[in-house]
Amino acid sequence: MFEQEVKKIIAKAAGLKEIEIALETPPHLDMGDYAFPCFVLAKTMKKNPVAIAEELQKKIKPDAYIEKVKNNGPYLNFFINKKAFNESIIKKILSEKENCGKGKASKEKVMIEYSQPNTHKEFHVGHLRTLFLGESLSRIYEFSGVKVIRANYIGDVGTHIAICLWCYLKFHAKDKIPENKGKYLGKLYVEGVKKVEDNPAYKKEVSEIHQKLENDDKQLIALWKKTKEWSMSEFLAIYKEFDVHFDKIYFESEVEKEGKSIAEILLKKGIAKIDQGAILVDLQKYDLGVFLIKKSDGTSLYATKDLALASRKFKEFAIDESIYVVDSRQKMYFQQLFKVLALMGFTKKLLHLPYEFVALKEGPISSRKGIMALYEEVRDAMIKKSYEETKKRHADWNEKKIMQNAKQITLSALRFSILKIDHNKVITFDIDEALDFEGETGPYIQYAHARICSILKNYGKKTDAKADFSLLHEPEEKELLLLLQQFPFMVADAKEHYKPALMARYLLDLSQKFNEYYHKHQILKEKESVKKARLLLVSAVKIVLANGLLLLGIDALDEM
RNA sequence: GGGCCAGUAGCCUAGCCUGGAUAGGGCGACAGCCUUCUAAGCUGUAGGUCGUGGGUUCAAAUCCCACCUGGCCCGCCA
Repeated sequence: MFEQEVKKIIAKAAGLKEIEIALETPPHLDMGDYAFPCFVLAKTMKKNPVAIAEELQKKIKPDAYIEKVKNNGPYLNFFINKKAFNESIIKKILSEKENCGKGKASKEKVMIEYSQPNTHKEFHVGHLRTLFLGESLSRIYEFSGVKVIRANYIGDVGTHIAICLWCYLKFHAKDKIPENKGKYLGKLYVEGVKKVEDNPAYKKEVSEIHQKLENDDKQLIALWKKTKEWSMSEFLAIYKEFDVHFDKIYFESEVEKEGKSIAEILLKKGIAKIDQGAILVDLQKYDLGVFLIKKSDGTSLYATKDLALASRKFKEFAIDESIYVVDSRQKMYFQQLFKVLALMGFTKKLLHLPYEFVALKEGPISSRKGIMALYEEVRDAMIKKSYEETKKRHADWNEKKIMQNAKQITLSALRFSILKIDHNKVITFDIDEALDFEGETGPYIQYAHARICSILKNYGKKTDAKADFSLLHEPEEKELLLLLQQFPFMVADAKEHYKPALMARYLLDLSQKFNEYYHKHQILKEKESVKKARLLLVSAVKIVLANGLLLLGIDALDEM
């Protein structure tokens, strides 16, 4: 709003219709609020930028929006009217509250598919990235006014299941089943893979199990159903823990038969061909290699099923777009999949949102190599640490309250540590870092929020929205106000670039500025007029912090 | 061999799309700050060939080209 006014004023003074470039923010606050670099006018006006700045400065007079204009070398720096600026920002946030930054509801409907774990495998920290990213994107989309269908696509069939069940039947049929059944299945899978690697003759046995499963062998299906539930109950518990609620859970097993028939249709239509007994689509003329859609032993692949799932999604939910939040290692796979769908005549909007994987210091996560970080183990270690930290700080809290706080801290620390990193960077997960709740962490932001709550609580009275906002003239207050004003733009940016990391970074900035302010300036000890203005400012900060955290899937805490 | 992604202080990271004033943070290190609204906090110090070399530009971490390094992907895994 203020930027537009400033641009109009410059255009008028320079005799132009409009200023096309965005204004900049000067490197220092005392240099002004908006900067216009005069280089851009140097060519058309045929003068050096320093002279242009000088000339424009003389032409521009202060008005309701502009307090002062100053030329600084080739820059023209604007000081906006503090009172009007402060008041407009704070009042807007205080009146909009949890709706602050929210976009207008549109008719657009998008399905976001994320998490997609495989049953019969262990759930490790690497699986958290798609979960957090997908959920946060869903929240950002919804907040922006888009209707979101949260979908999960569980890998409940495939070679890995065959290996796991084969290993169980052949070597562990008489095992006493341990309490953590999900983990037990993961171990069976890893053991099975090793056995097959060491003895290739077992491969045939696994393939037989796989075929029997796909041909509805009664006994095997019963075992499969039972063990699948073991994994599913583990997954559902984790989703609940992270407050993730899927609108639709697809299982690969649901689309397998349909996928196989699509493979046959593609074969008949001549889009696909048989090569070495397998069905594939040759995409070499599109520089996409060949795409295998059915194995030579007749069993299905990921691709077989995805071909069927794509159209099912659009039919069932009348969505406008389908976004797949999947590991970047499958980039090529999705290019191939989308191309084949296009060749089939599928014209809907599909997007693969790739993210880089999570590795450990020792290398990429691989249970076979013993490079593992199971989610539940990491979580429990973090809870233990945050429990101790909480207890240290709050001798008067009861067990329940301490534990509740410890869990909140843990989940926010874990979530934030992954979301703050740009999704196309490989994350090296370090348990020591995960156990650190200081610095650029989720708890840091929650702490800023809790401090504001504490101030408001100590003040005791309700704050009305009336105050003299020109009293907010400290540099730290100005920085906070500038950040607050940016919030709606950050939401839009995060959506446009599919980057919750932008929101995470913004919240760190805002928290940091608040903490600096908190240390430098007292609020409750100030005289009434200043106190009022400051209370309203920090109330606005509190609202924005809470809204931003919610978009990341993190709860704002009132105390900690 | 082809393709994608990344390279910014000891370590991690922002900025790159949309070029602009002194490259922001965090961890770790060192020195400080709790009779003052929660020290999961704050202040200060040290630490930088923005991978390398060209090009474009008045101006390049940012745009273009080449190269180097690392990761990942390229038909019976998912």
